Amino acid sequence: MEAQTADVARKPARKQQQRSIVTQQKLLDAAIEAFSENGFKGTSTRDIAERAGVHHPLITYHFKNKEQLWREATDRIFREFNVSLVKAMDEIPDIDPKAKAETFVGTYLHYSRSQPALHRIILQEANCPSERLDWLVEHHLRPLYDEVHTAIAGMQQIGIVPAGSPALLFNMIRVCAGGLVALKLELKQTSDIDLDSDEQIAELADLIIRVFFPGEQPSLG
Amino acid sequence: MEAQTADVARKPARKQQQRSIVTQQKLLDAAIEAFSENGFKGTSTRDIAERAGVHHPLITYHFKNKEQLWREATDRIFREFNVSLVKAMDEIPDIDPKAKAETFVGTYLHYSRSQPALHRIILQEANCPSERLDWLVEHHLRPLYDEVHTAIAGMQQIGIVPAGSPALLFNMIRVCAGGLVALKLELKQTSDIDLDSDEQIAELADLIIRVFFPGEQPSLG
DNA sequence: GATACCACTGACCGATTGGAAAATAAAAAT
DNA sequence: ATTTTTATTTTCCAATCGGTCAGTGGTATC
Repeated sequence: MEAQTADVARKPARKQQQRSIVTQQKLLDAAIEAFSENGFKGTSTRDIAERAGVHHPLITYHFKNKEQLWREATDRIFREFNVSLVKAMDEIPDIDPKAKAETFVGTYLHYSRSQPALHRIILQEANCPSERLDWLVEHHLRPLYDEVHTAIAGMQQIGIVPAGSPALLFNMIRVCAGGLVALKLELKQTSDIDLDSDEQIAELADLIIRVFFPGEQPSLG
Repeated sequence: MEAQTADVARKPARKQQQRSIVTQQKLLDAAIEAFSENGFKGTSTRDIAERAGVHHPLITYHFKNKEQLWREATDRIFREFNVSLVKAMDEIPDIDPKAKAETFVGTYLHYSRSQPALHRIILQEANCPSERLDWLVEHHLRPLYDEVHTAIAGMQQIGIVPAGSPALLFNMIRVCAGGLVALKLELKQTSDIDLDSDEQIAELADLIIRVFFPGEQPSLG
């Protein structure tokens, strides 16, 4: 039993101070950056604290330990992405699946560009089994997959998407968007592609649509 | 000036012992595994030595330092891949570009499956600028890009590959193959895809061809 | 078999790691 | 203004880090 006194005698719980919120935000931002660059093992809590401009024991004060900081930082990215995805998708009528697809790809690309950690964190954790990967799959990846997966299958039936495993197709689309953005430093050096520019992101979005959704939208009438 | 005595008086240089070669191989294999799982910073030389079943000072004995071990391990993967790629491509006549494409994708996929580090190492280093990334680009990534890039442009002209930036298309194909294999642990959990199985690798190969090379081969007569 | 070199072992170094603990400062509640 | 709680700072710890080095054992050459 925890020492949490039940309903009765609940402490008034003094409200969290503003500076504490700021510190937490700075630490979360720094953690996202550091973890996506060097992975969980490769990132030191002192490095995170330094990027945040904060003393390192504040990490254990605000987040208990490195693992928990990772979880909350990762959670923030995926929740934020989900919010912008839902907001964008809600504006497109269900009756127009191709526009839905375009919006999904566009949102994924634009969010990835502003926050490449979205894909990088996954890649960092997918290299070997871990509790972090399990957590990531259960809380964020599987829900997204389950939703988009059926949408793709539906688009195959009306001929917008080529035949084949919808699971494979979804993940191919995903890596063409997020995976390419995650590689943007390399692409700049090998292929003269600058995925920080609006034009080239738009070009990539267009290409993904043309390659993976080549079918014409059936008449809506 | 180094102490290397010029032409004259070159020491007979006793030949390398067999056990030393074995040790180096074990260290290289272990290094590839460890670096691709945890990145350069996240991997300790003691971890590598332990995976290799060897005492850790042998790393500096055989490879000078961690950085050099990374270079030689990475070099081995890419050289090995290049050998199997060239061998496979040489058997296909230049006159049949679609078969060339299929062979390229197939070889990339099969090698990636046996050695997922091929793509994982790139992903580990593409997250922030480093001398290792520069080295990787210059010695292995750019040469491959330069070669395949023009082949894709050629296939676009005869209508096999959809229009669009050949640079983007090449990299999309690359991540659909290597990037998906690098994510195979995640795909098993989210999408019930097992990229260790022959069938699903073949399915992915087929899908990549159908999506990125949808055009028919023009008559050869 | 003696010798010289190669491959390996064990012990050690200063620096960095994740985390705990005590002391201090700042802010809110009374 | 005093008390109480929250937030931060300073200091410290055992464990691990990359790398060095002197010494030991194994192997090929003479």
